Amino acid sequence: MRVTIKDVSALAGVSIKTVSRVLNKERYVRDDTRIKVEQAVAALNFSPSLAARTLGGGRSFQIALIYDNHSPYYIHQIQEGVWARCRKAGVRMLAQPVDVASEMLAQEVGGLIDETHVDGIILSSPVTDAPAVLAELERRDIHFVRISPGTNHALTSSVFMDDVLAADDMTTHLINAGHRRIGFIIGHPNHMASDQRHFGYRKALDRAGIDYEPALVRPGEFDFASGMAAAQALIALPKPPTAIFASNDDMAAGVLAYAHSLGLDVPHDLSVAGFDDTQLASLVWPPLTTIRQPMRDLAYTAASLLFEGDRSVIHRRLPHDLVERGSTARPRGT
Amino acid sequence: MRVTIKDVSALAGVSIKTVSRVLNKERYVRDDTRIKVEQAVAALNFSPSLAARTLGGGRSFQIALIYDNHSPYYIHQIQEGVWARCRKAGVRMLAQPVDVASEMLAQEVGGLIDETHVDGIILSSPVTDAPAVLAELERRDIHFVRISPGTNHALTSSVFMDDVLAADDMTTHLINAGHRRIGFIIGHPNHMASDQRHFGYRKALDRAGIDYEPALVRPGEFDFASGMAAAQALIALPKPPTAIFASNDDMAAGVLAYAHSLGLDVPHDLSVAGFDDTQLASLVWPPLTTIRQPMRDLAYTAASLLFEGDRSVIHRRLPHDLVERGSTARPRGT
DNA sequence: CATTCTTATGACAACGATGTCTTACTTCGG
DNA sequence: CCGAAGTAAGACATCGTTGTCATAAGAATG
Repeated sequence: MRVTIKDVSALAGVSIKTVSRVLNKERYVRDDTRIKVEQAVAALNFSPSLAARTLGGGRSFQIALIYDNHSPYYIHQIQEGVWARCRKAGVRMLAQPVDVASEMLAQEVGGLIDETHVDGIILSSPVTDAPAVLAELERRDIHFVRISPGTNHALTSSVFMDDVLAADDMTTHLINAGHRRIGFIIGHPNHMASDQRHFGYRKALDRAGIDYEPALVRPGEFDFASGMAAAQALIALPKPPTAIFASNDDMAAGVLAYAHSLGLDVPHDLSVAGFDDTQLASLVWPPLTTIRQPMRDLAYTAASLLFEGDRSVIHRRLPHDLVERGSTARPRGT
Repeated sequence: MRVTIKDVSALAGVSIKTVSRVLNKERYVRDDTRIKVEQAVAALNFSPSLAARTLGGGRSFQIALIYDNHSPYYIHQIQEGVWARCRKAGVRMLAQPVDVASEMLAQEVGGLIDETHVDGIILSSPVTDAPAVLAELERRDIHFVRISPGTNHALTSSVFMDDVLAADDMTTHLINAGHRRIGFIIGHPNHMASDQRHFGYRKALDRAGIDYEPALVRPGEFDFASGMAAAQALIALPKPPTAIFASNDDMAAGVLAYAHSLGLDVPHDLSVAGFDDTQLASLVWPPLTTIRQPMRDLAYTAASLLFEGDRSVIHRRLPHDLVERGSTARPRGT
């Protein structure tokens, strides 16, 4: 009982091939013919079968978004950005969670491509840096774009922000506010961004002529608990920092929680800065001063590159913002 | 240069139909033939084209998850649950965000079905209660399951938790801790759950013989800002409550923030309870006492109903938990 | 005015699987 | 030992589109 292109062609009084031409906006269709067909399509409420288009033609009108990221907010933003662009292009988005640690990863991605014939792929960090996946995609010569990759920028298109500069900006912001002892919590070692943010912190200190003090830098894992633990270690120092810059918001929330538990007044006793501007940044007290990472825009842009792309390699850097909220201030006694 | 069923059949020395039989685990294939085919499939790393299977056979091996929910965490959990079950069944999941307020909603869903031939659909709240969508799905006689619907439970399968009972449990928990003046913040009027939680609150008061006091009940919209505003109004009361039960975690975080801004000690000056047990509940200080809503399980179960279902109407209620954390305690002076 | 080019359209094969039908070989009951 | 039933496998049509090629009418060229 499905409405097919045949029904449309019968109603419009033309061949199915002509209907196909109208559907695909091909040349060589007279205006009055086109209108007849369009009316028939509307009258029957016809939607062409993707399966048939895929099989017959060369395109599937689908792309895949592949990710393995445990931050729901991050994924949500990325999905939304890609979806918005797909919708505009009349293309379906296949959201595909994977496990970067899996042995079968490349095979899974290969299977996905074979099964679905997707026209292109968007890789979100950290899948962007899985060598097996990159190799598989290149072997198949499929068009793909990476969002915030950590490695070899040269080979394929990508969109990203400048993590080094952003961390530098935040650190400089704290220095300008009068802080001299600034604690830093490094991110998860699996993420390339962790290194870059760490480096940005260091660069800013260096420029301001402040010595890099290893005791003020603690490892973390991008989660609440590790932020809390790092805060505990930093505050227990003989000369504790007046500000702590956590390299993501979850860890900053951990710092905040630990400070609260000691009865410290944030931001006056201790300034706290985060990174990412996730939802969370506005849902804690005081709201976090943080770096707004343009995740939705990155995703939207990535999809654009996929659609517009003449398959040339393009790298697009998107700007970040420093969002000043209530968690940072001048240190006491200045 | 795609590997097709033909290549497999050639390598295995059988007809394509026999390969198809093996792929679909049909009867009437000798064991040695089956093994030959399986080896050929493995050797060629063959994945059958979904498009061709869809077109030829009756099934598409795809289901759609349709949602419009602005809580990233909620969606994330739902997606993960559905995806886990799909993976087990060898079926792809199409995650489809929509706008419940759109005029075109039913048409969009219809188009999705026509285009993709999905075998079934999972509706997540609040799309579960869009009459136009339900009508469209019933017209097409497509199998679907609803997650946490608010309305007419009778017609189609659904999975849900008992919001009334959960809110009752939390309220009772506060009463048992010694609270007599308990503020309540209602959820977004669009969500059926809001009403139910409100009713549960009321039921618990009633059972305990505590008068329902309208001044202690404030409207909210399930977001941080409305929670903060409601807290302000409640605390400004001549006789403020000793506990506030917000009907979701975001609003509870708003209450917490407002309490902090006044320098109140939570939980000793004020107990705060949330609902949902989102990530946030563990990322604020003090961590929230809240109701754990089994979102992932609900989603997993919904997908199970879709796959196992003989299309009979099944309603499955999943249990909730009351998670006690640091944000609630006995009121001062008791 | 004949010839070529462009435009507009249709007939038909092709895509890669599954469904249906047919055929041949086994097994089994009497 | 025969006929019926069950098992195993292949031939071929089919799903709903798009790609290729053929064809015809009108426009442009010399």
